[in-house]
Amino acid sequence: MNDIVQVRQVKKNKYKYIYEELADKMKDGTFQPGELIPSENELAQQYETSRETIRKALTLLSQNGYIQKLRGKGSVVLDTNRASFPISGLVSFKELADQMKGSIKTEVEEFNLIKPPPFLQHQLQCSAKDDVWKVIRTRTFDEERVILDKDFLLKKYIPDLTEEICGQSIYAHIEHDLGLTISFAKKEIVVETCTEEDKRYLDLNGFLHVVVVKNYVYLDDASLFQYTESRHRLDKFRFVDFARRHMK
Amino acid sequence: MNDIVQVRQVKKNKYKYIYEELADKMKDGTFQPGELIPSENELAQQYETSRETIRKALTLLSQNGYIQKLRGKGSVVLDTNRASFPISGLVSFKELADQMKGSIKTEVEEFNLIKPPPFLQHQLQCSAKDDVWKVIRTRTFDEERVILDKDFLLKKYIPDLTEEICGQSIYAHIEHDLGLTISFAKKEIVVETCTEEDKRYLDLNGFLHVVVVKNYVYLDDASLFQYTESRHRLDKFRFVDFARRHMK
DNA sequence: AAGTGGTCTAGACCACAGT
DNA sequence: CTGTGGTCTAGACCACTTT
Repeated sequence: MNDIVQVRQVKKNKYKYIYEELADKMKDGTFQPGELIPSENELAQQYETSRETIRKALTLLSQNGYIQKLRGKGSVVLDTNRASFPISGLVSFKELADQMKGSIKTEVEEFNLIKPPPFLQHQLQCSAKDDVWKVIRTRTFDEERVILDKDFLLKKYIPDLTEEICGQSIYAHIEHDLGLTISFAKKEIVVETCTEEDKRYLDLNGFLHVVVVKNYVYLDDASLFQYTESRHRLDKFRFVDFARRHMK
Repeated sequence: MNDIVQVRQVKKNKYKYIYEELADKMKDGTFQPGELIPSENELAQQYETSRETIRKALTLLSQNGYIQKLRGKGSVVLDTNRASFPISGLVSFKELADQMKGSIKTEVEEFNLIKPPPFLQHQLQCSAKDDVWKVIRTRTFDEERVILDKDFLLKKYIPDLTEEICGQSIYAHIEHDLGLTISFAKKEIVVETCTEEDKRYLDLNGFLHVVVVKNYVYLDDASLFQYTESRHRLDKFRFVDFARRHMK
């Protein structure tokens, strides 16, 4: 059964398959930083496909920081010190934690179904009558609670949520169990003075401020379904990004 | 003469021209958030071009947060509160400042040609013999110096730099005067304890930490030519981003 | 001159929405 | 069923780099 899915994956989305195969070769060192990968024409022959399809794969690699295309020369593998640049775009805490070595624990501190107060109606663009899941979790690194995650999810999109799911990964539930697709997010990073809640739930070590990452998350039909605040102790915050200059 | 350039621009890079025309229509309200823009086939007819070319333009719009494509339905205009989401990707201070209302002043505090100490050789991946421009500037909002920018640029790429250029925009000089193209950057955001330098140059108002944005900037031949640290007073820092979930 | 990536075309078939 | 976006093809011409 799985084989059929595999075959389907290969037949459909040829360019994604090629993208992943080439990305793997950069990650495992088959292609070294500074080297040129085979030309588009060569790749088109190797994969028995058209050049435009190869170009779609290479464009993706370029957008994700794997290669730089050099006109007249070829495509050079970038030195993406992948260890320190795991992130680009959306990343949930669980995905992030999977790539870190220190042991990380997640604790669900609060789990309720609420009616949104005005500020939340604004954040989630919903009405006072919508039901909203409110989830508060702490993230513990090295025995210290350094991140406070406050999630607000619209029940109309996520009907069934349990405390147990929140202890694992909410995103996995949404994408695997519900079959929804998270498509894009608007992110804002600011620094705020600690609240009483921060002091109650975090081991602040005397810090008076937290870095707050506010995330507005959208499904692939462009509906806003989640607002998240991730509150980090100053000294444990780090954000990395690969950014290509698009058009001006 | 300008007309010829214009015509060339239209003839070449048709998809960029279409991208910009459509983006303008969303910015000026011709297309309203929630509306569907004309279908790909319609646009192909309107612009007398092929559908693939239209799709390149729409893909760009999608990547930059202007639209969401809905299979079977069309492309819907996103509510990108553009005022608060001017940024995605690389932005120099000048570009940012242009979009802000408060009066902003730039002061060049230091301007030297130096031999890079070891830590800088590492950051810029250069040797002890390379010449490096060191530029320190403060940014003043509302009579307070709240940002300290430390720029290090390799002289081999930027041979001529003056204090006056630094007072304006270094990027403008690079792209317009030198004809180089800035292509991508790796960005890291962390919080650090204030240094003596921070205290000397900034009006810290008692804050003990600064938000530090470290930027590694590359030209379009993939050469690293600049390392920048932008040090922000906590309460004046803000970073916004639009992020699309690429493939997993 | 030959090879590279960048752009563009005119078609084709598919999966999916709404009718 | 029609119209939508998603994928793919086989070719073409261009600008650029290298030999």
